[in-house]
Amino acid sequence: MYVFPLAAPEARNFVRQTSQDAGSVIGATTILFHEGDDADSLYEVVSGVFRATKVFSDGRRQVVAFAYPGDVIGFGHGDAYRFDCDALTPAQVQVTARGDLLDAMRSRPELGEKLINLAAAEVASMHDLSVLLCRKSAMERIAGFLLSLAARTGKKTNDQRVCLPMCRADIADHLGITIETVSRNMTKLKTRGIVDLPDRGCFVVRDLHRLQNLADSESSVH
Amino acid sequence: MYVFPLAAPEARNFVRQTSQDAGSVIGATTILFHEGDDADSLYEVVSGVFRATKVFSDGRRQVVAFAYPGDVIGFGHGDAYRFDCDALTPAQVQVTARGDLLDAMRSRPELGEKLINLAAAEVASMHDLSVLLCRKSAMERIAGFLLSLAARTGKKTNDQRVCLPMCRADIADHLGITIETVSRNMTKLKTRGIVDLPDRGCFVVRDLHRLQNLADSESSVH
DNA sequence: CGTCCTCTTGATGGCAATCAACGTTTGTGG
DNA sequence: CCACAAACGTTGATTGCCATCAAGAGGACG
Repeated sequence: MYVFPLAAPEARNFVRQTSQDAGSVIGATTILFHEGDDADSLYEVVSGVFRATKVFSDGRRQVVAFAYPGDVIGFGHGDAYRFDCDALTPAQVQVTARGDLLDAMRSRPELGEKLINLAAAEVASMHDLSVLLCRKSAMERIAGFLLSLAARTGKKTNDQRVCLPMCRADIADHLGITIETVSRNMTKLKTRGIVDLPDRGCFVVRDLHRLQNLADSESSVH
Repeated sequence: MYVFPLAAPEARNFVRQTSQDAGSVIGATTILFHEGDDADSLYEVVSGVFRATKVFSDGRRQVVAFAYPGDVIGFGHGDAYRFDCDALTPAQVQVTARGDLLDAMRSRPELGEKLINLAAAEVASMHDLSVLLCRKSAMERIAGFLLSLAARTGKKTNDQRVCLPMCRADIADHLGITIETVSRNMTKLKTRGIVDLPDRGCFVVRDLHRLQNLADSESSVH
């Protein structure tokens, strides 16, 4: 994924320590970089939401990840970025030159250790994601996705409005299902009173417990 | 996956540089470690094939990876191993204490950089795997799996006998399909003259080109 | 020879993709 | 302000792939 999650404070601190300037505001749909561009910078999301997309030769897309404030984008791509990245909302990023990161690592080896642990955690989460994508039903994927969005934006109780800045196609291409299946299952969740869909662009969890049951059923990791 | 592929010579050299002793021969079905055990060692596979398995609370298994000679098992698990690992064949491994690795990294920071790049490559391959598991049909998965086995054992041309040390259930649990589906598609490959199945325990690629087409169709990465 | 295990083959059903149509919102230009 | 188009979202009908259920074939081994 190359996007370190909020749960990784080391990455955040590390990048902050070596950052050169504060971010300036950029508009929605701004493209951070394309696949194939020189991977010369790291970006920490300060505000807004970004989308990392990989396009295949047959035209299909895989939305690799959505990046929220605190996430770091661009680590570990090698010489060239391996996916496209653009902003879904107006946003701010903090940029770090890749060379600065390598220099810092040379002078402070313990940072290297931390980053390796981070990378290991990232591999672990990717592993979980593979299992999820491989084994879960459409409903389980959607329930899990909504829960992860709520958790990432700090809305961990019932009846809180959660922003849903990505369109159905983005969700579908992220979860490996079709937009119709996303729509049908969202409707089903609404009908059952588990979530509310007041507007396009947001949702409200009405029954956190049942949503969690849907996300976990059949494939809970022990 | 936590299993570095053959294509990562740095990992191999790195572990060799810090290894304490050569491996001794162990038998098939020997258990290297269980999920939850203290992750105090790295293992480089010298000979034989290992299987990394994760068991879920509902009894289902995910075969995380198969490890071939040159692969390194146990990197990045944190304090405890996150899956079970056992030998499918008689095997030899080379063991490195985890502490030795950290010490070496402190004294030689450039190793840390290499390991980070390795981890990044691992994340990249996990990403590809996710897409594969998420998007590919059963036939595409099986074709891709057979090709990867052939490539990993250096059999990259037609009519070479490739060892298939894992049973159908292992293949099924690795690819996220059922043993019946594995069997049906293997039979179909044989019927079409694309592979031969002379014995249980091996296969022969008869038409590499068509097998590659099957593996890539519909979702080739550009 | 019988038991166990792996693998294969057949029949059926369910879930999600696909194809298709319609409703809703947003944006644009007359 | 309205007319229209384009994008997004929802809903319905049908199809196809694969899981599931079931049974049989082929070895391995006592």
